Amino acid sequence: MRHNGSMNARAAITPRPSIAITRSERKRQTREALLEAALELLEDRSFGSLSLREVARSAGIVPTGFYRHFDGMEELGLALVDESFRTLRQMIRSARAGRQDTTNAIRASVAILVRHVHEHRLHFRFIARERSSGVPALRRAIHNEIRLFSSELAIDLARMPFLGDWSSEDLHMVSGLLVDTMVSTAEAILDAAPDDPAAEREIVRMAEKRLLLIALGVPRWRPSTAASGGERGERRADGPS
Amino acid sequence: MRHNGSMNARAAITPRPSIAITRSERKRQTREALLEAALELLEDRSFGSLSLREVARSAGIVPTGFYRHFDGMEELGLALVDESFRTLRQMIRSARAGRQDTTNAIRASVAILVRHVHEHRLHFRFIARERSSGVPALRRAIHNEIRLFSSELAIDLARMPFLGDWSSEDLHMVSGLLVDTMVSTAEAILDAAPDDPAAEREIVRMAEKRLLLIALGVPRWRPSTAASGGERGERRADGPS
DNA sequence: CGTTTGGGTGAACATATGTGCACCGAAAAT
DNA sequence: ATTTTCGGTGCACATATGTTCACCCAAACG
Repeated sequence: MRHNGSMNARAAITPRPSIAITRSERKRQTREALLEAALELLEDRSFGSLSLREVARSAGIVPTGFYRHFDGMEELGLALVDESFRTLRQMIRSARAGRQDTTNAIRASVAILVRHVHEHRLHFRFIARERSSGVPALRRAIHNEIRLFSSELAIDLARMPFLGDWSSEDLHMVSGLLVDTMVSTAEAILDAAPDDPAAEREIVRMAEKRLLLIALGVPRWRPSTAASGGERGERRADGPS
Repeated sequence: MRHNGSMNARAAITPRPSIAITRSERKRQTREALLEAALELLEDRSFGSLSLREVARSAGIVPTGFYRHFDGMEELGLALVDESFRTLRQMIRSARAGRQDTTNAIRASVAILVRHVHEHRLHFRFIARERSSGVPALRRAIHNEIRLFSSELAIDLARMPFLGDWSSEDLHMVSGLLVDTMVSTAEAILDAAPDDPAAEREIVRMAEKRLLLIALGVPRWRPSTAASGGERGERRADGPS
């Protein structure tokens, strides 16, 4: 048997018949139960190895009931992507708030990342897992969202005075590097023992250092002229020999 | 049905009864057929959603025959990790050969990465996929191997003259950053249309820029004293304000 | 009130899976 | 030449899956 996890089904709707609730509200609840059931089942499996029956069961409804909410697992998956990135966008908004010197901006950003990873562990785990693995539709959706993040970051960066003369390509390069670093930091946190604050502090320290190293490179960057093209081969060997 | 791919089974052993071959050799061939069948089935699925029967079928043997080679899918997966990293280590060896200035070292490293991704596409895809997703045993095995890479890179870096006074922690920080950047570059290449050389050149350009940016930061890094500890909060805001 | 709507049910289907068992036949060992 | 070894086979079983269909019944609506 491939799926041998615990089989306890949890009621979809908390038995609170005290006040009658609207029908659409009840539907929303069950839908939510399905989404959360799926998220929790993904602790040590990939979405691709998740069965419709399993999700329905653990959400407390019968398999056929599933189709009242989604017309298949893939649609459920896309809904999860949506839900996850909604909370992620919320995080970005917080991160955009702070306006400080580089060092503190780095610290603040990493701190926000860490906090949100803890607050939305399941969502982060889901996107970290499905980002590169499994169902193509999900992978694509997630990559699009991440590229969107990176682009928004690039726009933010463009507003910074000391980056005014950078080509948009170079800006996207930095934002991509920063986003990837954040992603791998988030993955590291998710993989760390959830109750080992020392390991996590270590991850945070490293992440901050990485970002600082990148920031240190920025002032030495020779912005390429916006005319991107085949100007390969003559970038000055600027670094250490 | 969840698995609806093409069901054509491919004979495990090319029918070449001309010369009698040793039994163990024949076993090796079937084992190899199983591994490769699995690798190819992973084009758009994760290892966790791969069934023993499917692999056996597509390797050209009967399900129960599978157990003559592995005692379950997990062992197959670990064998794949081994196989994949054997070729990866070979790549590292090539990369270690070049000794040049920073810019050319970057270009050479990226070029080697790209070449090996193409030459061992299936292996790279496998580890990129299973790196963060799916079966815990595989994830752990892969992470260990990657950490090992990172550590070896750190040792190499330590030998460079201009990094002589860096703490080992900082060296690991850089090597980690470099490895992560390479990993995400490899993932980008795998995701790009396999027959779109323009997109790939773009990825390569970006990767080179990322690495150069990092290299530019290196000379400005203030090496932390080996006494790591709670010296938080007084790193000079060195970058752009 | 009566009627319609729609979330949830249960049985049923064809098909898939992991794994145990007895068996075969040729290579390997004696 | 006889026996042993061992990949590979075929069958069987219990169990899982996706999806259909006809229902049920309380909320929503007229």
